Parts: sequence; structure tokens; C-alpha cells
Amino acid sequence: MGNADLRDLAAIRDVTFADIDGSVVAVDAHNWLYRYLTTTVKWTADEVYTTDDGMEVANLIGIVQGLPKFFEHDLIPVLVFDGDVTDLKADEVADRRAKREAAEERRAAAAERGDAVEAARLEARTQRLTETIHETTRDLLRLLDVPTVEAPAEGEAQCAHMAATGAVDHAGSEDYDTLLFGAPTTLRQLTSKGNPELMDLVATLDELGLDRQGLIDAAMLCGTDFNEGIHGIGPKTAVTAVREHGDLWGVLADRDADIPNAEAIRDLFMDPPAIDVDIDTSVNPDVEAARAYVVDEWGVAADEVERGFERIAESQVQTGLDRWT
DNA sequence: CAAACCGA
DNA sequence: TCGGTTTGG
Repeated sequence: MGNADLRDLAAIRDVTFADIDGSVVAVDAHNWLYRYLTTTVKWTADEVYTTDDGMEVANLIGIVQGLPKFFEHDLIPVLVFDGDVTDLKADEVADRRAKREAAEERRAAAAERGDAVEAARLEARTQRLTETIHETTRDLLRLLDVPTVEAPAEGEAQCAHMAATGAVDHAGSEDYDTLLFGAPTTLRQLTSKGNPELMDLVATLDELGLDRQGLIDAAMLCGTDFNEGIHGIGPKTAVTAVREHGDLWGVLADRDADIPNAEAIRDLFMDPPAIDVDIDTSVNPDVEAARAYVVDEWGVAADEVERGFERIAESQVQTGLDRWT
């Protein structure tokens, strides 16, 4: 999946929250929620993140606990939702299918041994999960007045486009695809404690002595979300080879190697589907309505989200005060 | 010796 | 994501 090789290619430096004060950041919603939930949230307490009728509410808790970090640092998040998954992403699609099938097996096993409650819970997970989670996520973000964008395809590509066109100041992502998609700057580790990292496209190209096409070619040789890398080629060799042979085609010919769909993947990185957007950055959360939505409507335990809502409310007061000074 | 691979 | 192992220039 994620490509750690790209980290070795990218020019990354630590920054402080003061450096990026007031920035508008386009964050891939799916990616952010997934990372946030898997790293921060303790999945052992399963009942906390699942309501009585088996509906998962981890996304709602994740949003309430994760968003304050943006607000408290005077960052305005723009959450970008994936559109159609590119059919080139064969691996990921296969991966999802495998997970779906595994979940279905567990459901069948539960039903087999007469565990109706467990079966219903897994049923809810497998079928309604994606759509409902995306809907409740959007509902909650609307109440919190957090700007959202619907990407025509890859969320990461849309984030990169928004950063490149100046619709936002930076892309925000925990992985490195935004670099290939052309984001001039990408912020990482905004949610974790400690300083964020800033990944810089121009500095990267400068250091490597490549243009963006060259960077994409080198990355493809190492392997991306859309293709397997060439065996024996890592980040260093890839950059050297692209410089030496000019482009991807030269390197492939030299090694008598082949990457399926190489041309389409290359074009996708170079010019991915994305739309021009205009972001309203005046954010005025309706904390009470959001709390009612999460706690009353979806049955999330109040103490799971209380602190998060408090922090959101406090950061709003702070922002209000800032405006007067 | 550095780079890439691979298993945990 | 990391550290030990293998490869190869």
C-alpha cells in the first residue's frame, strides 16, 4: 500500500505550528479518519464505538476528538472526500474485496453458531458501513461548519490540485502521494503531538535534479499504489536511472522490464482528475447541534465526546478574541 | 559499503 | 515500520 520509498525521495523538514499559523489545509477525509482512528483510538473498547443496533460510530468520535487539534492551532481544515476509485487501483480494490469477503465469512460463522447479535453487528459493518459512515461524517462536518469538497476521483489528487491552484495553502496528508500529484507543499503529522513536517515539491525536485515527470517516473520504478515496482530498484537507483536514461521508458527499455498500464498511471499522476473550488474559510461551528447529533441522534456516550466539543467551543472563543486584537 | 529485500 | 539479511557494484 503506502509507499515508504517516496519518503526517502522527498525533501521534508520540520516546521512549527507558529510557522503555519492560519493556514488552510486540504485533508483527504478518508485517509485522515482512517489514520486517526487506527493510531489514536483504542479498538479494544469495541462497544464504545458501536451503538446498540450495531452501527459503528467511530468516525463521529474520531472527528470530534481530532478536529480540535486543527482549530487550536489556528488551522482551517478542508476535508476532501474521494469520488470514483480509479480502476487502475487494482490492488486496493482487491484488498477491499478480500476484507469484505473475510467479514462476510465471520458474519456467516456467527449466524451458523446462532449468535444473532454478533451476526447483525457484522452485517451492519459489511453492508451499511461505508455509505452510512460517509453520510454521518458529512452531516457532522456540516454542523461544525467545516468546509468539505467532493473529489471527482482520488482525494489526494484533489488536495494536491487545491494546493497547486491556491485554493488552500497546503495539502495535508500522512502519506506521500500528494507530492506526485503536484502539491507544492504538504503538511504531515498535524494530528499527532510534536512538530508537523512540511514536504516541499520544489525542494524535492531541486535536490534530486529531476522535473516532476522525472519524479513520477522514479516513484513508479519503486512502486506506487497503482503499480508494483521493478525488482532491484529502490529510491536511489530509481533516481539515478531516470537521470541516466531520461525517462521511465528509457529505464524500462534498458532493463528489459515492463510496468502494466504504465502510460495511464504516469498520466494519472501528472494530470489527475480534480476540480477547481472556492473555499469559504469562515468557520462557525454549531457545537450544540453537533453534540445533539452525535449523542442524541446516534447514541454515542456523552463522555466520549464531551472534551472534544469543549475544546472546539474554546478554540472558537479564542479565535473570536483574536479577531479583536 | 550502500542499497534493496523481507519477515516479524 | 523496523532491523536483520542478502545483494551487488
